[in-house]
Amino acid sequence: MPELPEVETVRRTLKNFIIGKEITKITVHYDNIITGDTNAFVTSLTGQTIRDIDRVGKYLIFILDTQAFISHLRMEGKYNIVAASKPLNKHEHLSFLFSDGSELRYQDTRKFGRLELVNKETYRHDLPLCKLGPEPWDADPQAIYRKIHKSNLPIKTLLLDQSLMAGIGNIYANEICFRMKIHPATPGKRLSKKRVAELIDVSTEILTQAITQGGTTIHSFDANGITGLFQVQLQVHLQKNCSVCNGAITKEMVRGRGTYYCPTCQKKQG
DNA sequence: CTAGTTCCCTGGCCGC
DNA sequence: TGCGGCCAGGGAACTA
Repeated sequence: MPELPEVETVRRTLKNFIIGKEITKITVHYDNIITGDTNAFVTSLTGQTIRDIDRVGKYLIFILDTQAFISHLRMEGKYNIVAASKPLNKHEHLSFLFSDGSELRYQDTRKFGRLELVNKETYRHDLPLCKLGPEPWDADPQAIYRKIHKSNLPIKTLLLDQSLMAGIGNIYANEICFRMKIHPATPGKRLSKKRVAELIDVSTEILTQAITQGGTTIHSFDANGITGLFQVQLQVHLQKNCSVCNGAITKEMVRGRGTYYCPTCQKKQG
């Protein structure tokens, strides 16, 4: 699933292909992919030119002449850029036809992703983006500590809370806990101020590094379109053996989410 | 206010 | 081989 680094890679890749293109027609093949009124979405954006693509947390924001819309890829959302003549595949739910004959298509096997028209001037302060916390590099250790130092929720669950910090999903939450040498089920209140500061540093480092690695694919597509997925060196997620002690990695559910950790290296304490 | 639950979807997997 | 059942998973909406 795309998390902040993958979404950032999609943003950069997409910018190379669609900035300056004028939308001449929008076709919605699956109505529920649009939050809000589909007709308003189509009529507001038709005739507009794409000027920029922004990102906040895992959201992409497409900026046009006088309009803007947000796109959340959720689990399997991706973008394809194809010739308009190419037959629609069964998971392409939305098509933006450009005046040059190319087409941007939103594809999503599980139909979990959503697009929504937003106010171009105020979207950062409106729902749903206003609910997002800072990205790790903007996070204030004091503020984060204040929010979690009484919480019984597992640290991994807190990492997934987008209102605390934005951009971290299941994969990177596992990786961050591993790098912190902390058991994912450790209650938030067990972390000292120092450990919270470290948590922010590690989160920043892991996401930044992943973006850098994604940078190598920026000018290309993979076979499945622009997904932002690339070879990230994962240390625990989906791994069989610990890269540090070589012991077996444990997989268990933490608050309903598949969680990988090394029982030897990751202890249940701050 | 915080925490817990349900729902959205479909491909892939399991068991028979 | 085919089919039914189950399940992951981000975030919104809802309930306790």
